[in-house]
Amino acid sequence: MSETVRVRFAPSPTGYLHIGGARTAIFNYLYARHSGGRFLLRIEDTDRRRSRREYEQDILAALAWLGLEWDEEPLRQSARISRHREMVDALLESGAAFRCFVPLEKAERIKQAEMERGGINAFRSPDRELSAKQSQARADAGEPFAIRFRIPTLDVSFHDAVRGTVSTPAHTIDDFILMRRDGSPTYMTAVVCDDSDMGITHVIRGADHITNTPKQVLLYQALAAPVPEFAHVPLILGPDRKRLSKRHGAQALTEYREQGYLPEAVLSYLSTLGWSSGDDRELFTRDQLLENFTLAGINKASAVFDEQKLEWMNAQFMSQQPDERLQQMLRREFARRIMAGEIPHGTGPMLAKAVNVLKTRAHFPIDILDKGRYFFTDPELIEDRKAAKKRLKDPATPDRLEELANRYEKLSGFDEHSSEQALREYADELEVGAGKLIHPTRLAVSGVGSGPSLFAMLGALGKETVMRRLRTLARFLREHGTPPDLGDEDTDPPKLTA
RNA sequence: GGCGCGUUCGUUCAGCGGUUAGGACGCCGGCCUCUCACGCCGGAAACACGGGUUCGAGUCCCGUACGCGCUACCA
Repeated sequence: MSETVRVRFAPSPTGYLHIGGARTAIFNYLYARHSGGRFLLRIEDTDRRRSRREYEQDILAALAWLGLEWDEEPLRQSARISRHREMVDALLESGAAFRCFVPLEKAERIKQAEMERGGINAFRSPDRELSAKQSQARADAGEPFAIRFRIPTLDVSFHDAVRGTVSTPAHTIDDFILMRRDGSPTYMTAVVCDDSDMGITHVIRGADHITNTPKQVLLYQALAAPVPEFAHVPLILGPDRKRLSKRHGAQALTEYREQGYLPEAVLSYLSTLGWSSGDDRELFTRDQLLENFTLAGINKASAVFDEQKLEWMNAQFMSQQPDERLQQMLRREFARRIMAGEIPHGTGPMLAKAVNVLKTRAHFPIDILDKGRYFFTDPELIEDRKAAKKRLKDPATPDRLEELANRYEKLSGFDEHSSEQALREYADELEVGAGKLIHPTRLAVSGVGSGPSLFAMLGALGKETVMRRLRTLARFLREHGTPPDLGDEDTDPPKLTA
């Protein structure tokens, strides 16, 4: 009871941080913070051929983006090789491990043969019974060897916080390698040594490690070190029910960030993939997660990643965000578009209005810029042929748009309210439904048939802009007819301002 | 092949011996409405199969099937 929880996330920098790794990191983080413990990082960079600094940066950046703050300086596994060797030497000394002089090819042949005759028994090195003296002599003579663990005859079992007791018959476990022929420690050696030295109390990792665990438990026991608690979290599968791999599309966390996913949404979604608070909630803030997370809430079965649901969740979080936050997120892309000439200079103040009006109908921040181009620049053409055909067919439309512009011009104060009032009054005078004016006005002002409340748009756009666009469309309709002839599907429609 | 783990709507998460098997995403229909979203209301949709145990089983046990993982001198 006295010891505080210490958990670790141990990525190997041989690729970007993916959904699966991120989820494992999240569970570790949540468990640590929930129980007032520490969340540590260990970079497993001992595969020197495949490890890259660039991936390491990506992983750290992704964790930071999710807000998974780690405690203490991350431990680099490659810096601990001499410690790993020490551990293996101690094991050799105690007899828990032995030198195996069997050449690689021969060991493979033995295993192959065993597999062919049914594969009931695991690999047992013929050298496991060599006397210490013989073993030492051959080593001294310069004969190459690997160091293997001597699997005892007792079966192994361990407790898993997710699955309960997991047992494995000892005869199915290989005399696995602790130290390669070239003197480098293997994964099995490194994890146990590091977890033990780091004082890790709970090992929370992917279910693909379940079958490694008995070997590690045996190592802890041989070392007379305390065995940590294990929790193997279900794997995340792709839509094809195969384990999520780097192959299928945008799996890297940083790519989700680029696409405009909010870290809050990703955190919430990933937390509820394979874990549940026990009730029906599924939108969680970080604080709610920290409060509710328990290992007991983790599921056993693997889960399929559903991007559609993530997207929905993103939209949920989007509409809850303060406008300033969204503006902030958009700033860079907004500046880029201005530089690229896609958005006119001086339209910065419109961004706030676009965000405010559009955020509840956007799934991603970028949608606000894409769907809301008309906030910043006059529509150049009517892209929406269907809407044009349906809403601009009345021959009276050009005159009405013109007249509406004139009425707006006379308004002393122009805002959401007064623009609506004036339009409805005019519609009443004409004895037509307000829709007869609303739809053409929407097309005039935005160039598209769908969007936010018209009057919210008018208010945001301001009198001058609205009048200009109304008159532009009126002129265009007089020139191109009602409904306007917009040409073929595959050619661009004519410009509004010729 | 061997060993391990798993199996509730298409997906996800509830259910922890007695429920009309619930919520969410997606899908379909309706309401709201100036359109599109949002929101609200409603609908279709699941306990892999077979044996037990029990008065009673989605819930406990065993088997089968299927899926996934591991089976490296990778991590």
